[in-house]
Amino acid sequence: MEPSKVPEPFLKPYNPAQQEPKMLALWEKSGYANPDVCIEKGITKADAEPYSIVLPPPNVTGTLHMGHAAMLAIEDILIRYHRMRGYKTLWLPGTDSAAIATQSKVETDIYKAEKKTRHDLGREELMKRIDAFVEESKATIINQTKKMGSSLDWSRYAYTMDDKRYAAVMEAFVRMYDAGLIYRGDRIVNWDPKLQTTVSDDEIEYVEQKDAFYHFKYGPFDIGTVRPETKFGDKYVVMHPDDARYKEYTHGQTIELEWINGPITATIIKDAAADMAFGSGAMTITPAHSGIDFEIASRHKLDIERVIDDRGILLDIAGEFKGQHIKKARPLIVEKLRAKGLIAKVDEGYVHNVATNSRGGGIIEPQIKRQWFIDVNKEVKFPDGTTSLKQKMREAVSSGDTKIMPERFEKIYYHWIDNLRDWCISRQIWFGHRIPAWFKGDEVKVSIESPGDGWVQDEDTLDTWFSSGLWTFSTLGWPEETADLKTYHPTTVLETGYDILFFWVARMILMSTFLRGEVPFKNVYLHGLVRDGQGRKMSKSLGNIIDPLTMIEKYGADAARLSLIIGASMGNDVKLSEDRVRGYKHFANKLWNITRFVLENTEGLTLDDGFDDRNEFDSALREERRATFEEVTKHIDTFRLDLAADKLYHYIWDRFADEIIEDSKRVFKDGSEDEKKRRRMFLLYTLDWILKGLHPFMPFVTEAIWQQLPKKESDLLMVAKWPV
RNA sequence: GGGCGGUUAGCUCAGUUGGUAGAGCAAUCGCUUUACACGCGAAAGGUCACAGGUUCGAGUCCUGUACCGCCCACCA
Repeated sequence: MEPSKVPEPFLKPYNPAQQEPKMLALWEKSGYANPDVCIEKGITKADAEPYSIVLPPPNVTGTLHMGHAAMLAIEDILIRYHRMRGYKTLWLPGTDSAAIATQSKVETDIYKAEKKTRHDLGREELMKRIDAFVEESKATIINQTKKMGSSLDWSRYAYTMDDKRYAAVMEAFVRMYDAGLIYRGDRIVNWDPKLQTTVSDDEIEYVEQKDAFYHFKYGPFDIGTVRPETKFGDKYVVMHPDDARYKEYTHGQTIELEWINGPITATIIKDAAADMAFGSGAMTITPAHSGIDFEIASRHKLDIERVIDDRGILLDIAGEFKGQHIKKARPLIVEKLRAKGLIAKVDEGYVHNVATNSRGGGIIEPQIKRQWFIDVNKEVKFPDGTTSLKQKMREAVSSGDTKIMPERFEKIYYHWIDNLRDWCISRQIWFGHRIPAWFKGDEVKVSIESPGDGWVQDEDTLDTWFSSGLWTFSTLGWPEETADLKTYHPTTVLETGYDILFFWVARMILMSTFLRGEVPFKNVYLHGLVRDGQGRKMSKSLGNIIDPLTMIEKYGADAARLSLIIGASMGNDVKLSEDRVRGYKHFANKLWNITRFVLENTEGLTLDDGFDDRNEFDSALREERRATFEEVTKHIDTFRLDLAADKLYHYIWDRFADEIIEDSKRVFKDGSEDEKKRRRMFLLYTLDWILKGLHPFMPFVTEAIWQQLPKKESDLLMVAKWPV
């Protein structure tokens, strides 16, 4: 007896764990993720329109979480779809060194194991340890990324700290310095006493905190503060010029008064920065440890004296409190002021914001430091005219060259730019791109190579976002004018979470507009954060983390992907529960069984078996199918992947399986021979369409089915033609 | 203090130029129907946050209110 033509695997439920590794191997072997291979094999036309996405590089030291999974799913859908549509499609992978995060992780590990600090080890040894750690953990994230089915071109893989990217960073720094966009200056910066480094404004996270609010008697004035420990050097009292309460005081007038450590001479300063509505309207200033105070002091050329050192220890100016840590000193200082009768009032439980370093650091202490900055307001020569970085960043979006989706984020972007101040790019950590600046006495030179004997390189490294800002073009070979750069830049889409709009998206626009004279990407697609079923952030402490790898093992990568796509509208957070993932596993199995039915009923037939689409019996069915797929196509083209996937899901399950297949059973039983034949062809054709249409969303199960088909247009579904 | 988003079935969410409410999951009832129990069929479930307004007609547009969430901001 002739064996059944239905391939054996279909006799059992779909088993993703068994099929997925095989499909991965097939894809990898084909090399089709590399557009050059597709051109070589005649799959893509050499002059086809390019479509490119550069993968937001995950941190080398991390593991894959649902946020990555969502990102990979969305980008892979866009990539696979465009590849099938014949675009010259490139999805470029990479990993990020994540300077501060990585170094502090390694330092913590070393301290735990050996009770040694980085200073015990020295720069060279620490770097060796970090490199070893990075090498080891890099493989993890890369491996996990592959498991999602991501059709990335690994032949173009880049790492932020590899030689090419390092060279690009150096080149960028020197060019920006030569253009006058990078300068070195003494300014108030955000100092993290715990990590012993500066951090940028964007890395600050304000945490609400309750503290006592003290009203001190400062001569005749009532001045308020939550930080008595900064007040030692306060010798200026500032009030608004229009404040009627202080009419009798004149700018520059001096007053003798009793202060923490004895009598001092205070000077009256009239400045509009003082808020008449707040407290008494009078305030003293601590220019060395407050941004606004520093500005006031600079405006009036006042003395600036440090009170607190880099580790939070009080300096000489604190007199008897010298050498104490600010945290311990505060109550003692309050006690002394109380004893001297200088406390007017104490408001307990005053709620205010405290600046912390969001990268796992400590409470920020503003300090005046000599650092490297990018000037965002300076007018310089761009490839296309003279303007400022700020202006350029604004124009990139307002001109429409870069489109941000969802659109509401454009407003947020503009608002951020309007408030943007010079970007402090130097860090006092060791792991990162070393600043190409050289010192000899008071002389400073900026160059990639050492200027010669006696020149010592700057110890500092660059903010990790400096190198990330170059990512769209450093990965394509810049500063060399490579073929890739010409073909794929500006990239088509930058897809990432809305939480790094400022950190990264804005910085890429900054770098690309200056260094390339073009935007880094034409579209920015922002996805939401993945939260748990109740909308909470996933975190270890809540124990509500859904691990993508566990989901892949239990339900398959296709199900994991779909659960992150359907019901996830652009820019909105996704609430994910395991039930949803399970639901889509069932869908994969449904597809599997649909195939079984179709194959069982179309034995011996193939698509080119003398029937073309127009010969099919029921034109209404064909029209419906065409309309459905056109709609799916339109949704993908407008980045509504959720609607596209939803549309396919319901067409396949509710319409095709539940109605058309059911009706076909009647046809096959009672219909005429002609009717049967036409229905068979319709089923076969529709299966073909479904597999192609669903492939970007569920690449594994569709490819696994494709591989079992008796005759097909291409060896891999991955490079089959999109049906409409 | 500014700005943004959300409020639709028990839960999570769709609803694309305004035309008598939809899906998934859960819950109910019935099905070993020869593709699939990871299934099929049936039934149930909502004053679309609230109050006004525009309109023949509003979940959909306008105004305001409430609550939830997020982002930004140098109020000492």
